[in-house]
Amino acid sequence: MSTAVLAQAARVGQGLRTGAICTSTKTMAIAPYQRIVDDVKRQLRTGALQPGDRLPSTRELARRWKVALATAAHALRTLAQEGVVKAVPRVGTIVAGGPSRSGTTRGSADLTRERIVRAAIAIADDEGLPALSIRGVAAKLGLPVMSLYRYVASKDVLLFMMAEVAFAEERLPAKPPAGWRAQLELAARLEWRVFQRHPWLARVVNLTRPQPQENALAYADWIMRALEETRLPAQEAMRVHVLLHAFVQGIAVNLESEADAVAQSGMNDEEFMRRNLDAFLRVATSGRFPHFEKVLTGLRPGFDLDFDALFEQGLGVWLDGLEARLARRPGPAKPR
Amino acid sequence: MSTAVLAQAARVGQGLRTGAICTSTKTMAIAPYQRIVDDVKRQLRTGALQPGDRLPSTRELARRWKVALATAAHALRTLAQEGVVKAVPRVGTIVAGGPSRSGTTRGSADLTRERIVRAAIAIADDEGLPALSIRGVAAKLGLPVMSLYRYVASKDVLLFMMAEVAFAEERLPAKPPAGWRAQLELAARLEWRVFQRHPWLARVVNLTRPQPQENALAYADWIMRALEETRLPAQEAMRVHVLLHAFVQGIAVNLESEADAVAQSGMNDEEFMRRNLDAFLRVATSGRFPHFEKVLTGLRPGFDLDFDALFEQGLGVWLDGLEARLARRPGPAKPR
DNA sequence: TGGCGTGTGCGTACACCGTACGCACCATGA
DNA sequence: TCATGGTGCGTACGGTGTACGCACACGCCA
Repeated sequence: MSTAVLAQAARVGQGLRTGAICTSTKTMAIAPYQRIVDDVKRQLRTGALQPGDRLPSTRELARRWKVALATAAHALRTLAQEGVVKAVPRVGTIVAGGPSRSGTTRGSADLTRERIVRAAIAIADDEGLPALSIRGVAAKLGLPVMSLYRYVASKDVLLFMMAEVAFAEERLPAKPPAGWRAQLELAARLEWRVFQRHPWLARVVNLTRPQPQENALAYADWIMRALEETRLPAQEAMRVHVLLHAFVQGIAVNLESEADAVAQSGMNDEEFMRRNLDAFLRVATSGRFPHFEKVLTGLRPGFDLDFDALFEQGLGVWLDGLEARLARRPGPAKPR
Repeated sequence: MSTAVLAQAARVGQGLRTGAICTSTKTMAIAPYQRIVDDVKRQLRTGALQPGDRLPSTRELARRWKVALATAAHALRTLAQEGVVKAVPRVGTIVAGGPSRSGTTRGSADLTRERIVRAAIAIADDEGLPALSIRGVAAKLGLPVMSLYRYVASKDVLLFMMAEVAFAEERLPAKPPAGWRAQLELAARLEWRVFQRHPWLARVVNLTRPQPQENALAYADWIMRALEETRLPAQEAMRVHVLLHAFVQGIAVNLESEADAVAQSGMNDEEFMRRNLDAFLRVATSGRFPHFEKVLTGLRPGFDLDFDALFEQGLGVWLDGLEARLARRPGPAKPR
């Protein structure tokens, strides 16, 4: 992952809704700092604020919104990180002109941000997503807890950046293989590999509410290019894309629960393993589910549900189906 | 319905770990009351406790485990609810004999339990899973907060029960339609319908480890019966089952995030909608993703991702693939 | 007929979370 | 010089799940 990605995520990812992912805040409509950010953005859209204009000072904002100084500062900092605004120390913050040229400025801030995201990923990787907390990340890095908020704005944003970084670990090749099927396979396997490495990801991503994730878009772009030769209408292509993604995610989600369970209680607890298996087998073999029972006993003793094989098989089956459907279509839809 | 994981159970047998779902307790190995429950069950297995034996009293347990009285009582009550033990007030608790005949006794306790589960489902349905809290359920029912623990043992158990009740709303018909494909379709649609009604389920299901869910087993049994005519080996049948489930769940997870977002901030918040869409479009149409952009503009203006259509299409494609694969197989695998 | 021991019931409190707030700080420019 | 700008972080609030502490009602035996 390049730090450019991080900057991107930081700039653009702030649009996440607080509470959309994290479990807190059942009634809070919107985070205070976010409200201010939104308002400034609206003023930018309506033209009430022009590039070069000076924003209200931190204290002015705090007074106007009846909010703590730090909260107003947080809002301004967030805006600055997104690049829509430029903080000029000891002078004020002014609206950045045009399409935010500041994307390439590398500072120590970005470095710290990267460390934070990496630490968070490490925690999520080997302790599971529920074990990830801002306080924990801070402790791991030896930083004061609240200082993290100077770099990540909120936990949701942190999760967003984690996803972005994780996906950036795998890169689509510059030169795609021949044929739409091979390209779809490649993309799916790539996504799968990422999910394997970071099981928590399956729960963090959501394709539905389109966050502008750089890598997700690159991925989508790849899929669309692959499908071009099939001449599917736009709507159909989009559906194929979503379905493929849903398939990978569907398996990955199961992968996650496995990883979580393993991570959370060292698995060596024999009692823990036995507890449910016993109950499960007792019910399963109660005679009320004869067909399932038969299959269960028909399994080889050392049967292992290999998620990799499962994934490959499912992918193959699905692409077979798609290929058949395309072949049935009128027009030149050359398979493979 | 994590029958995906049921297969795993055959292999290693995971368990529902307390704390696997709830976000608390990052380091707590296992809940105190659960430890006691486990120990008693182990003694039952090893024969140290025989049917008819008297268990240690609440106070004795509390002393021995260095735990509060109420915690020991909680453990005993949990055991009683599971039917492995019978509480005789003012006398003690004795080990129930044999395969727990008490499954059918309906008491006011079960009634309250049902009310709790229903209230919880109602909350999750229209406020989303993150808004579901024990305190909230208690408030909704006008019950003292801690009194809920007399009926549900823990939030994890509550989630488990919610899933069970939700799935029980849809019933597989007694007489299956003709042909394996129609049967698989029927089962998948049934599961899908449940997920639509209760979007939160998609996330709960895979968190709940392979508990012996009655309905999940019925579902698995149905699938296995449907696949019998295909003469797939046990291992393959299991895989098909898991894959089908993963597919439905994969789409359902996306459905959930949509539902959550809608529930959380009344959607009439124009700013909220604009915020993400604007950022998304700005990046998407930046010229770096030409193929995706082309598809995006090729969509009909009012294009909305219809999850129902998506589901049907994906199901069709996948079953097409499976059918083709079965037809290619040696032996009498009559399709349709 | 006490009092001891039983399970019962619920209010309080703890540990943890995300993060808004309060305040001390420092660098500037008028 | 000092008011005014942003900076940095400790504290505290409102939330969570649930263990703990204590009061209670009853059955048995002295």
